[in-house]
Amino acid sequence: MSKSTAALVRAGGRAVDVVDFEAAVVDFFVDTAEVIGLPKSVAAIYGIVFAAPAPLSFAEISERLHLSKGSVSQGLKVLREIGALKEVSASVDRSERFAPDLELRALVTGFLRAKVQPHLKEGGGRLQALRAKAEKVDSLPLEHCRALRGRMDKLAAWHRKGRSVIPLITKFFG
Amino acid sequence: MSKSTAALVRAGGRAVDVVDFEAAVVDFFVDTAEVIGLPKSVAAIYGIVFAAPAPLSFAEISERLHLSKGSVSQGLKVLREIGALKEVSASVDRSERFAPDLELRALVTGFLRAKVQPHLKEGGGRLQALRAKAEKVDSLPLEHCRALRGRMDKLAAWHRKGRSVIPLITKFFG
DNA sequence: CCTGAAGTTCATTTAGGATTGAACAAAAGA
DNA sequence: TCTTTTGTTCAATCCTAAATGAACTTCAGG
Repeated sequence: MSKSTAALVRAGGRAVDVVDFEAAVVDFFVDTAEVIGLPKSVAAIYGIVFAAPAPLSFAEISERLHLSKGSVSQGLKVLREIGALKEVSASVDRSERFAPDLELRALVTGFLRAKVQPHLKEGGGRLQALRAKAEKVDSLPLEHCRALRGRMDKLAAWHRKGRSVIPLITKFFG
Repeated sequence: MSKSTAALVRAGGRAVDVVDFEAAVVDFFVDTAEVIGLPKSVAAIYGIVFAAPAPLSFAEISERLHLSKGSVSQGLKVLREIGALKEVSASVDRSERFAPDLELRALVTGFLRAKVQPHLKEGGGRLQALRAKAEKVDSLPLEHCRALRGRMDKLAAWHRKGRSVIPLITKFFG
């Protein structure tokens, strides 16, 4: 299956220069994903698909990354939720194939929608509860009680501001 | 040390309503910090300081959170780097006291500067290396080689875009 | 110059999220 | 219907980043 070249090849018939490149791309995405708090395996899957000029099958992803079926299955699920991968149905066999979505806008909005929005939304309710607790505090000097209420106001303002920045970012990457 | 109230108190003489409020605030910050990838203890420290109407000492933070001196020391270091806390020198004794910075702008820019910028900066170099590897790949059909180079261009464009959004965000929160 | 309080450092331990793998489901085809 | 291939689920395991705590540094007061 290997080309008529002197280069050493790995299982699957890929040349070392290609494997080397893939590894570097995967590393890059893994390190980047760490910043935004995505699991290594998820980043690695996106990386290996990004580094492939043609769509990859489930089995190819698992082999190239030495990752269990379980990890690949869960990782693909996350990436589909974010919208980072497109499924392309291979006419070759009956397994699905995966290609990276290359639109930064889609990646950013998908990530925000799946991983940030829920927290912001839930945070609204928690903030209400927090404010209620603050109102109940009466065993402190009046001045201090007022200070606490003031902090709750701050928190609410931060939350509003946080919510309003999302569409701005989306627009910027559009 | 406790007030003339029927409320149960905890070590340190704080009333249950206050302790309850503090716990809720700390929880809120801990959960929020998870999203942006800050350690629990760091978020908890900011939370307990935020929930206190007056600046807290190192010892008070450690006691109220049941956190070791080591954790408090490291946590305060991170929060100082980000600029999330101001040190106010207490005239009372010789220990420093800590108050929260309540400017959202300062928190956001501090976080970006300390935790995001370094990655973006370092990423620039890695991208160069990645591109070099892509150039070396020649054991694939020409069409595929070209596809890989195209992806590296995409990556570089993403990186530029990512860099340029930082000042925008800073400005928005200003 | 001691002494002790306040805080830092860093090797070790630990908690909890990431990964595994075996059991299970779905669906094609023989 | 039975088998095979493809992928999912989830309890158990593993691993790493967070937390600990003992040794160390610093500095104020006596």
